[in-house]
Amino acid sequence: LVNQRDVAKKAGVSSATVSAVINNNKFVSKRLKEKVLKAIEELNYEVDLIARSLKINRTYTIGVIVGNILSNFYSIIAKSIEDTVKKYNYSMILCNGDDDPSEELKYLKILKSNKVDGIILTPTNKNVQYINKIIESGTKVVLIDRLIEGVNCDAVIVDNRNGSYKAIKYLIGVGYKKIAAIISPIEFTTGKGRLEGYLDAIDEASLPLNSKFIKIGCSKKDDGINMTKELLRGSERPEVIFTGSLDLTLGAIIALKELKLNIPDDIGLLGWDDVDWSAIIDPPLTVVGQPIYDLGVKAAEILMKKIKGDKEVVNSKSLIKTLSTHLIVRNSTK
Amino acid sequence: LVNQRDVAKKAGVSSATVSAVINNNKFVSKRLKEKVLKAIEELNYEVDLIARSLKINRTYTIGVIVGNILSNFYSIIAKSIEDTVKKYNYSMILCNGDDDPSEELKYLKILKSNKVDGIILTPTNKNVQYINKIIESGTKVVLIDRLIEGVNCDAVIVDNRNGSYKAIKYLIGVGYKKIAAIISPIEFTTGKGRLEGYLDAIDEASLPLNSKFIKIGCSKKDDGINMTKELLRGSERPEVIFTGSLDLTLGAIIALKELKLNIPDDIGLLGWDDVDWSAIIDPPLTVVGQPIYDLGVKAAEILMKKIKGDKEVVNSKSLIKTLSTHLIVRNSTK
DNA sequence: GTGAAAGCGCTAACAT
DNA sequence: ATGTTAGCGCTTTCAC
Repeated sequence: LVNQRDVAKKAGVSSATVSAVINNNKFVSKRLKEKVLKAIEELNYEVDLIARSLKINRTYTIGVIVGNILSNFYSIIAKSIEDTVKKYNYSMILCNGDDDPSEELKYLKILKSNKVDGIILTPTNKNVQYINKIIESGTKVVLIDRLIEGVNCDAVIVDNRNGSYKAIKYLIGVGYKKIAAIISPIEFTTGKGRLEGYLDAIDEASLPLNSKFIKIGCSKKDDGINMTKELLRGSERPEVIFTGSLDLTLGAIIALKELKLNIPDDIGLLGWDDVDWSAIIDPPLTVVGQPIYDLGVKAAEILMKKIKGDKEVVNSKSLIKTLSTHLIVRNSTK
Repeated sequence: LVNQRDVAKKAGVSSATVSAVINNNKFVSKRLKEKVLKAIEELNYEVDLIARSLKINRTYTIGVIVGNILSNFYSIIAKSIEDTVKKYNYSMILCNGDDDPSEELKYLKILKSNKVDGIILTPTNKNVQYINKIIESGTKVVLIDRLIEGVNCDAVIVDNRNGSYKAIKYLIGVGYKKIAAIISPIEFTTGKGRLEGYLDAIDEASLPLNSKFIKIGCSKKDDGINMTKELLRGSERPEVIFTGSLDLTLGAIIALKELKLNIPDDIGLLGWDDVDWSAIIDPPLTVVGQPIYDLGVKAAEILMKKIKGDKEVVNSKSLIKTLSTHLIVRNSTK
C-alpha cells in the first residue's frame, strides 16, 4: 500500500505538504504542488479515507438502516435519500436492519465505527439507549417512517391513523360491513396508528367490532400470506380486507390468488402504499398512497441541515414532520 | 468518546491488557479480566472498529455494489448475499452503483477505504483498472450477474444467451413472427448474451430480421417505458415484445397499459425475471426465470471461501459459475 | 501474565 | 510557504 509518506518522499516534500495539496486547504507553491501531483499520479496513490476519518471524525457519508431491504417501500426510501444527499456531495451506505433489534444494533455499531456523519433509520423500539448514545456522541440522526419513545430526535413520518381512517370510512361508505384488518405490530407507531384509524372508523359507524377480523403480526410478505389464510379459515368470512403495509398487501394478494378467491367479487382488498405494480396487477388495487419518495427526501434534507449545523434545525431538538396520505380508488374494492 | 486508555486507567491495567481481554487472544488472569470487564461496563466502552481496522486491516464486513437499488432484482440479490454472509458472522453494507461508472468508482473507493474484507458487485465495464487494483491490494472480489473483460476474478452469472434463445424459440413455436426485443446495453454481458439468443433463434427459424424491432438502451423502468413507446410508434407493429431485464419488463407493461393495449390480444409480452408480482399482474406474465436468490448465495459463498483462504477457490484465479434459466409460460403470450 | 512502546495513514498545530 | 511533530484509537512485538 502506498501512503502519504511515500508520495512525500518521491516528491521530495513533507507529508504535510502532500496533505495540503490533497485537501487544498493551505497555500502550496505551484512548483511543489505539481511535484506532488506528479508523484501521486506515478505512484497511483490514494488517500486512505479511513485513516483520515480516524483523525478528522468526518467521512462525508451517511448511513441508512431500513426495515426490510426486500420491500419496494424501502428501496424507494433508500433511493430518495441517496438522490438527495448526493446533491450535497455525500454518499450513502445502506444496511438491512431487517426489523430485527439485534441486527439494527449491529449495524448501528458498524455505522458509528465507520464514523458516518449521520444516520437515517426506521427504528425498531429496542435500541433507544444506543441510539441516544449515538446522538450524544455527535452523530446526527433522523428517524423515518416510525417514531420511538425516549429518543429526542427529528423524524419524518406519515399520518398513519388518518390514512387508515379514511380508507375504512371509504369501505363503509360503499357498503362493506365485515371489514378485516391485517396490521403490522402495534409496538411500531405505524401499526399502532393504522390500527387506531381502523378502530375509530368502525366505532364512528357503530359497526360491531369483531376481534377475529383483526390480525396483527410482522410486516413481511410471508406474514401477510399467513395472516390472510388464517383470517379466511375462520367460520365467519370478512367481505373485505384492509392490509396495513406494502408487503402485507403483497402477501394478501398472493394468498387470495392461491385460494382462488376473486377480488373484489369474492372478497375486497384495500392495501397500503402505491407502487409500480399496484396499478398493473389484477385487479388494480385500491390503496392508501403515501409519499414514499418524499419521505426520504425530507429526512435526508433535515439530516443534511443538521450535519451542516443549520441553526434552526439543530436547535429544535425533535422536529417531527408528518406528511399526508391519500386514498386511491381502483378496482379491488366494490 | 471513551477509549481503551480510559478503560485501562479505570481498571488499573495497561491498554495492552484491555485489548487482550477484548480480543480474547492472550492469557489474562481472571482477576484482571474481571477488572477490565467491569471498567468496560461502567464506562460503557466500545471498541472503535475503524481504529482497529486501521491496524489489522480486517473488518468482518463485506461491501456490495448493485446496479440499481430500485430494482427488485437487486433487492433479492442483496438479501441473499446478506443471509449467506451472516452465517459466517459477516455483515454487509450495500451501495447503489446505479449502473453509473462514476458512482461505482466512488463506492469502490469508499469500500476500499473502509477496508471491507470483500466486495461483490455487478460491474459496469469502465472501472476495470481500479477493480484490478483492489484485487491486487488483497481485497477479495466477486462479480455477479455481469462479467467484464480484463479483470481476473470469480463471478457468478446466468446463461443469458440460452435463456433468451429458449424464450424466442418458444414464441416462434406458438406462431409469433414479428418479434421485437428490448434489451439492455450490449456492453454488458447480460445485454449482449440476451441479444445473441434472440438473434440466434430468429436466424435458426429463418425469420426476417427487422432492425426496427430491436431496441437497446439502459435497463431502468423509464427506459423500458420509452423504448416500448418508440417501438409502437413505428409503422410496423410487432406481435410480441421480449424484454431483457426485470425493469425493462416493468416499463413495457406500464407503457402498454398506458396505451390501452391488451396483453396478449393486441400484443404479446415475454419478460425477464420471475418476481413476486410476475404472477399476480394482469395478465400473469410469461417470463424467463433466473435463480436470483441463488445467484447471491453462490457469489457470497465464493467470496467467503476466498476470504477464509480456501485453497481450492483462492488458487483458481477466475472461476465463472453459470446458473441456468428456465422459461415460465403464463398468459401474456398466446 | 503484564506492560511499554511503536506504528497503522492521516491531519493540524506549531515552528521555521 | 514548508516542514516537524503529536496524536486519532487500536494491536502487537518485545521486554520484564
